[in-house]
Amino acid sequence: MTNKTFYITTPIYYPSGSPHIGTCYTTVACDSIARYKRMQGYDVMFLTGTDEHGQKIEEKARESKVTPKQYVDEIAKIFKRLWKTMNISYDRYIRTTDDYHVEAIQKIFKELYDRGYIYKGEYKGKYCTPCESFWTESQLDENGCCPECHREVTQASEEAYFFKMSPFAKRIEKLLTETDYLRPKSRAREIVNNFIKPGLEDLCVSRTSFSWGIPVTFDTKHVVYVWVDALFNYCTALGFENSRYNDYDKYWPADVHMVAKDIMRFHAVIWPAMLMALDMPLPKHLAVHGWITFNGQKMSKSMGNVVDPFILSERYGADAIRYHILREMALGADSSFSNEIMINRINSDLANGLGNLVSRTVAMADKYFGATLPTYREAGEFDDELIAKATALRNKVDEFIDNTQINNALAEIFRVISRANKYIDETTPWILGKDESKKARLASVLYNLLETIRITTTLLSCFMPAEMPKIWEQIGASADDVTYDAAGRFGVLPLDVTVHRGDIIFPRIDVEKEIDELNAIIGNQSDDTGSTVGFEPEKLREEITIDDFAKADLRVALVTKCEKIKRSKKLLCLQLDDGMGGRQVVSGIAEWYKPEDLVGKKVMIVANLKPVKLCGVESNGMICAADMPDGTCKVIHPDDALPNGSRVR
RNA sequence: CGCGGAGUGGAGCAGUCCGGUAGCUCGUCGGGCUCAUAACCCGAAGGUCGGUGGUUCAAAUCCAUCCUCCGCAACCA
Repeated sequence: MTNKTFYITTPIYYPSGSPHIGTCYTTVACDSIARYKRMQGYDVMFLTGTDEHGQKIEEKARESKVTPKQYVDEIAKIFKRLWKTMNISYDRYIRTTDDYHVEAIQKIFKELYDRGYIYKGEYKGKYCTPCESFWTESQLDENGCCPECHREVTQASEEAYFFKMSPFAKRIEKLLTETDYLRPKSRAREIVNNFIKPGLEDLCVSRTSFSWGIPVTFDTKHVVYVWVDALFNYCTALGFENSRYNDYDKYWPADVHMVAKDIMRFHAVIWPAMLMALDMPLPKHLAVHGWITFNGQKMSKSMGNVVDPFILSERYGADAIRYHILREMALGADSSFSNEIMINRINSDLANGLGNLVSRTVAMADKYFGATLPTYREAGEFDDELIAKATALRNKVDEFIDNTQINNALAEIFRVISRANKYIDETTPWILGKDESKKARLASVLYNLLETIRITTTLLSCFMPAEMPKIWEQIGASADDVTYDAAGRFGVLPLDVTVHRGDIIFPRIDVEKEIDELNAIIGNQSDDTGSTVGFEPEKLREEITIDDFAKADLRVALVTKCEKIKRSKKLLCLQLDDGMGGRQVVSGIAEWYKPEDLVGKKVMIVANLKPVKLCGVESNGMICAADMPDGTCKVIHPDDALPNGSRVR
């Protein structure tokens, strides 16, 4: 007898930095579904991992003066430590540097080539010589310069292999618009408008400009670029084209790929295309979720608002964090995170709702019956509704899980918990307790409560695996009482069940005090990277001669007029008196400067820069400015006494 | 006119596809209860559903137009 299988994946994370609370969401959501499916009896394969190749890793490693392999080893450890902290029950962890993956990718690449879907061509783009990097037009910064070093780029091309996308355009459009592959489906329009309708461009799948990657076997100066390398992890981890594992036939196609919206495209378009090229079955669902935003803004390191999951779980426990992000995030939409929302949610649902229900129920059983319920019973008027709700719960949750709507599943469970709290008020067990003749009724009431707790916590154990067993201990539930099967039935606990008073499960948090402390922690963190005290300047670039420097002609100029360029968020158009008849310069500083801030001020410009058009406006030169540690930017102002046009040396 | 999302009582959201008493959670105020974690239960206040115009017997919902915010624009969940 083989069980039904269920294969669910997170993306493989790109370890160019430490994971944060957003990274957690995808993984926690997958974990919860995986646990739920296991509980239902499915043979589950839950895969996560890290995407460890690429230029960025190569650079990061060089910066830290370690080999790329040493670098990714360290990062992979951090991820694994986080997943342990968060109680992630992954079955397999793939690293794209694993031998079996490398071997398989080489075969896959060759196969795609042999089938004629990969061909050799020219990759045309902008090249930054100092950085030795190619950039696409859209990657360039606001001045049309290298996004890394902000120097000029040149038109260049390199030999590269390309994957043909166009043969699959029609099928992909159908997949997105006519099947339930994409969840939520409302995002299909976005993809079709942006990528399919304009025509799918062939995809560059190899590079020669860096070496930290999987070599192309038949052309070894190329390494496989991210698409083939990373996306196929979902198959190689099962043993596809390698002998390390032998689960491909068993688990493929995947039931759910869960991803955040920023990598939706690759999973909605490129991934199906590559599978189609190999005549492989397509995954059943792609579940796309939004970002966790912090006080309404996207989290980013430069904003200093990155929430550290390690700190949070240390303070509140992994279960509380898991619950909060799972409850808050609706499929497809962003969800806002703030310390206050999180603490309030923990208090109202977990402490006041669930924790308190357990506490008061167990306390009453203990107080009125000396912990062990008698076996006699008496039904009453409020019982039926509670029992009906508790019994029906499991099927409702099943449905939400099958539709990847974890937040709704949790809401449904807590509706029943809330109902149980109300039931206590309706049945007033403390009054029954004073009357010897009402003992049978009291026993029924408490039993019904224990049963409701048993059912809800059984279902919740997939989302909050750490704390639920403690509740089972308190309500006297054995392992057999908290199975999936038992969660669909009422009256599973023995009639003479014995409870055990224990620690409070989710203690109430003092909101104000806690927020102050959290802010202090976050404040300290951003001080580390944000203040000038802890600020670490960029590394020096390679040495140049005085002649190299002399090539750049820096001049002092006065801002005479300044206005925003409409249609652009970042650009200001400045008229300058440069002592040589004046000139117009466009600068990408509108986010930090209002036009009137600059008029009448002296600035330093690179005066012999080749003119470019930005947003259709000609720019003759560049305003000198420096970046702040927080990501903003300040213009360099020379001494006002300097005449316009004087040369900086 | 680059693409997309959002604008609903103090906060966060549902409802919009398939028009017909505006709903949920939190917060606030009042009451109840005392088994429990200052908790739990009940009740109330609070919204011209971003603006304007249109279709209709009827619009948060459909159409048009405008405003504001956010994200993306080939690789940071």
